[in-house]
Amino acid sequence: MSAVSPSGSTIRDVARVAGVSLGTVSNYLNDVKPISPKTRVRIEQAIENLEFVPNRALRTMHGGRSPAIGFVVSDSPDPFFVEVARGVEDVIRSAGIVLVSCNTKGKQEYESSYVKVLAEMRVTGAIVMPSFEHSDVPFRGLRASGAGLVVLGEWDDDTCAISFDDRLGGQLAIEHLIELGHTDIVFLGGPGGEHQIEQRYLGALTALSPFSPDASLRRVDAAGVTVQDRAFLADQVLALDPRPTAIFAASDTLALAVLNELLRRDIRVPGEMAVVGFNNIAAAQLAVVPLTTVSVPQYEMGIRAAQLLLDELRPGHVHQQLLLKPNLIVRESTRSVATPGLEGPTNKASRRRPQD
Amino acid sequence: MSAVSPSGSTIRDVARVAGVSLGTVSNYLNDVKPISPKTRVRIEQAIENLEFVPNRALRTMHGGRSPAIGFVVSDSPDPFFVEVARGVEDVIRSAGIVLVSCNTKGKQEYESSYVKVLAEMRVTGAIVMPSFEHSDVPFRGLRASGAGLVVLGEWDDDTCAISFDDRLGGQLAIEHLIELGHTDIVFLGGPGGEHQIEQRYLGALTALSPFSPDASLRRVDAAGVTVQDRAFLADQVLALDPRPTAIFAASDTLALAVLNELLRRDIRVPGEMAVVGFNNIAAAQLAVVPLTTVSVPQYEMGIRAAQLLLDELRPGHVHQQLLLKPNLIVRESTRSVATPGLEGPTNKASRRRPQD
DNA sequence: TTGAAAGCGCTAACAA
DNA sequence: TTGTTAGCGCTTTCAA
Repeated sequence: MSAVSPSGSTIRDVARVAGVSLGTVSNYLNDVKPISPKTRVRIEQAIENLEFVPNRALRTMHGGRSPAIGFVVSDSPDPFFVEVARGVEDVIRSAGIVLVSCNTKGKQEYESSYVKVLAEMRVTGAIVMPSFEHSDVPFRGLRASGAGLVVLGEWDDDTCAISFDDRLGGQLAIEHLIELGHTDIVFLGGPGGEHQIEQRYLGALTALSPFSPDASLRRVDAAGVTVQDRAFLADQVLALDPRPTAIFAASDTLALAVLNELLRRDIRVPGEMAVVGFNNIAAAQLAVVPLTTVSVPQYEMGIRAAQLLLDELRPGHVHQQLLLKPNLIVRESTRSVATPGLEGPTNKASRRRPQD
Repeated sequence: MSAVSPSGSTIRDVARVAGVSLGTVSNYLNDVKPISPKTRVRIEQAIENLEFVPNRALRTMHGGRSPAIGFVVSDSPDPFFVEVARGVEDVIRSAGIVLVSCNTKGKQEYESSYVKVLAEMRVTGAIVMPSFEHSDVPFRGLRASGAGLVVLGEWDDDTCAISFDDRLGGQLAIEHLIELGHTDIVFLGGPGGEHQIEQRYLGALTALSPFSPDASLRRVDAAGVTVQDRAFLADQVLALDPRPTAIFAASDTLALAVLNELLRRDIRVPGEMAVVGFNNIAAAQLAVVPLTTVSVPQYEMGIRAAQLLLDELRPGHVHQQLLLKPNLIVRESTRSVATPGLEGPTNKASRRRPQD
């Protein structure tokens, strides 16, 4: 078979076939004025026969916007943005708006070029998670094009922004570990989402400072999450002297990788090593030893971001900055519990202690 | 702060400020005719000063397309589409094209409305994974709008289609289990991606038929992948009489959920129960007992689909149907191996046997 | 309720 | 190399 057919018919064709005027068809399409039933039927038949598809893109000419919003984020080891995107989509779907997802892969040049294309497409707006501590220059074009903008992360006051308190998240994780008596803790960082990781690290340090120098936080950074990476990571952690009794990982993916590696080496979790993750991905609670983690309300971030963006288009809109709070979810990887609801009274993998 | 600013300046403004004609600015923007250095500079300054952003959406008027392609898929328990999308994006990025991702959530109405919006946006093309065995009616609009179309899945000959041999995948999995001596096997199906799951099931049956009635394939369907779901699932599997010695799950997420639950119950994998998954997601090899699975070349599917789509736009294009083949990846969840590269000589979780 | 006509921002053909 | 001009498909007055 051959290539796609040429562009098809226009509103003018429809008008001609239906025997009405151009403006009437336009009115019909936009449902903006009453149409007599007879005319309506004739127009609909004409549209049917001609396989006419209105060109929405042209609305942008008369001040309208493309029925799309951009979503510009970077990959990270956790499928963070998937959940956020789901939230965004759930809000905008009812408005007939569609999601343009742009993965910057952490490259600034990708980010700028995506933002540029979005502006030129005249999208309704964009939700951007900047990978860098850069100026707002890349967003100027978006603004100038008339698009709305919501930044995911901290930003200045004349922009809508939704951020998450990564720092507090780090604090909660460490406070939990300290409460359990851990003082030798190792922080697992990298790769991806550098800014967030640093915030989590800073939060961890903050939580530890009242106890220093009695408590210590050492740090190891992962190169990736392959089998080799995690084996190397475990080697590094276990080689630390004195050996830490707890791990705080900057992402669940990382935490689970290490957790599984520890179990493979017959190291008891949490008995010999407690593990805390970050993000509360679905796999966290499904792990062999369910993972204690700091939950990030990803879906809610998506919902809020989309709502803010739609609000930007309304007259009288006032920019808002939201700061969402973390939530510690305690599971077996830090504190063994008897779980009456689950079958299997014994569990060698996690060596349960009596419930406290 | 207040709402977004109005739409900004036009090519006409640029021409006026730069002191050149409208057509010259257009030529500059499209890089279609030589421009004298002096004029170029003046245009660029005008663009800068006015913060002019060309309206790409209007290209669709002169037969052009929106610099976007649609990606219409449904959620499934495995983040299948994330990898496919990555492949697509990697191909189209260099062409300055952007990905519009539409999650149908398995609802036919969402699918049709997304396809409609895409057609009206005059996207360059769309990659669609139909959730249903429906006619091609929903795609008519896309075609009529002049967009390219690549279907992910089996489709008729006058469309580009990329499909994956799910059935063969099911066969490979079962053949592997039979080779290892398993005859009592249970198939784990649902939820999400119903069509693929059935194909995998059929493949499994096919592989088993030479051995029937000596071998049996029973089936259990999961309602979801929560902790409760998987516990219930494990209960069902373990209650089967005679108890199966192997599980073939229709997705890795499902397989890992059950695998972890079995380990929690101190059931040895693969000793007491072998487990095979499907898709080869990243977590499969990172499990406590690395998961044997059927790999689906998701990233490659994305690459191919995007290439086919771009090819559709070229004159003389001929529709193609590709069938990608599965690949069995054997790991410890079916066959214990000593892994010299890994530390930790013993491993209670998987009870290694000597390498065969 | 419908039609006629002007014009949106831009491209493309042609003339200069 | 640049300017002029006629549209592209559609929306939006304004009149009828």
